[in-house]
Amino acid sequence: MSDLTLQPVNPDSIKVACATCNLRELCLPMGLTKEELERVNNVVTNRRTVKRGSSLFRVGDKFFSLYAIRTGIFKTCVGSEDGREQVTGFQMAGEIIGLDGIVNDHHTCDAVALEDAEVCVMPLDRIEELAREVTALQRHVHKIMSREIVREHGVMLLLGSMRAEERLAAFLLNLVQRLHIRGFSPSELVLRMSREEIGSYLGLKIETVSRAFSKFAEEGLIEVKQRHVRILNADALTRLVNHSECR
Amino acid sequence: MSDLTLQPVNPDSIKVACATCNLRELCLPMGLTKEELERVNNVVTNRRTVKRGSSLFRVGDKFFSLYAIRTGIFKTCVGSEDGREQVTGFQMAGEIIGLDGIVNDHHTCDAVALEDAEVCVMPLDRIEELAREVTALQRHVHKIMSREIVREHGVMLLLGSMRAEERLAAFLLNLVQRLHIRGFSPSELVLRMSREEIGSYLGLKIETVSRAFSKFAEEGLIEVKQRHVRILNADALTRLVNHSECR
DNA sequence: CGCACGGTTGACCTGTATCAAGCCGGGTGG
DNA sequence: CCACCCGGCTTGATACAGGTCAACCGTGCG
Repeated sequence: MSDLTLQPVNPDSIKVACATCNLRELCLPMGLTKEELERVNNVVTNRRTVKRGSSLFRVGDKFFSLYAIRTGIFKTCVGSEDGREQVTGFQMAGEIIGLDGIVNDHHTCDAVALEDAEVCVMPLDRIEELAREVTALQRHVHKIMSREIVREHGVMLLLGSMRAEERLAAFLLNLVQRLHIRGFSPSELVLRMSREEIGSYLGLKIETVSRAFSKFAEEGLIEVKQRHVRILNADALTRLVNHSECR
Repeated sequence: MSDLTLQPVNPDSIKVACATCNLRELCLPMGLTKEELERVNNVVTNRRTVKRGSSLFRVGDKFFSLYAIRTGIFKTCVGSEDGREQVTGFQMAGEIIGLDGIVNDHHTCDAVALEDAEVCVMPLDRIEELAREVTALQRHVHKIMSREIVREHGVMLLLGSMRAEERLAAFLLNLVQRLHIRGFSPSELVLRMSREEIGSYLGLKIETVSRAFSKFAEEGLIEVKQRHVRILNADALTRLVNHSECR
């Protein structure tokens, strides 16, 4: 079954085992039977590594698979005719990318690794095949897509109604929270993306991002040393986001 | 409060027939066999009417169903702790809403009818049941969700990188194009939403929206009479969007 | 060492928000 | 039927957040 592996490498190193993957609670539905888990393993045909700075897929690429991130962080970005570019998200271990490609059989955004990364390749055909038989997987796929839609609603709220500092605060809190879930510090993080990429994501220019960082540092909310950030006063940041003022 | 009443009207008038619905090419996958089409009919349990100004569902409502819009236009909007509100989209005939509810079994946005509307109620359980057997439907559901993700990417690009007039131009062109597909004029439209709602969607204040309308009218790109808009120079609007200038 | 690149900071400019006044069309009540 | 009002919209004057331009800094690398 999983001998359809496309990679000509040592099979053992490739041999996938979702069942024993420590990310499975992020990737997989819960409450699968042993037998189901066994079958779900076969959704992943192979793994693929992506070097820092190179793309997992690009706008226009033919779509085949979804990808579960094992290690590394990606950015996804769309562009318009003119050179404008918008980072639409930063994805990390356990998250699924490639959903954009399903509608038109071609990808509509670029996925670029911000550090050396490894992904599990899951051809949509296989996912669908299995989803027809394992209803928990079927629902899970729907949830993953729904989650992405809801996430994007949040970004729209951010872009449409928050001011620069609120955006950065929301961004930092979101990042650190997601990292925390993955076992990293709840208050410390290393940004894998440049200020420019942060700016693109937040709809701000690089100088504005930089100033917001400096302001937070000045006010003792965070400590910044290049891309290393320590959150000193998460409450204040949270207040900044929700409470913003009383409009 | 969304009432779950199964409209107590003549059953025949309710009896759904996707097979003969003139929106089926928007809602349904193509190339279904007669038998499959017959079964797909059963995805819709009933129809529901929604009066102008009232909600199909609200944030926090328990999630059961997706809805295919038969007539009318909806807006969906999310809010944050503080009163901020963001319109995340305007949906019209043939489009599917409710996808946001899947991930947490509760809706995360409000869907409000901007004019008297009618929707087909499609419980997710039924959809999934049938999708397990009709693979074209399965793929179709995935495409619908993927399309929504891609659409939102476009909105993020708009909110993150366009200036006021570009946003409005993009908005108008998008609306008129979608209406055109549905058999309306390719150059004339009646806005069902207020300037305020447009502003919320585009991340602009009402005054800015109004000024942009006036400017376009002054320049002869459009003709505006209250909510009635006629597009006089679509090319110029398109240029405004893509070409914006040579940054 | 020196260069390059990403980031910071300052000075200034501009697009959009804000505040305020007024307009228009539609509905209501005298 | 008109006077009035009301909500949605427009328009003008002004304020300000964030963009732009430019100089500079610091770190890492050839």
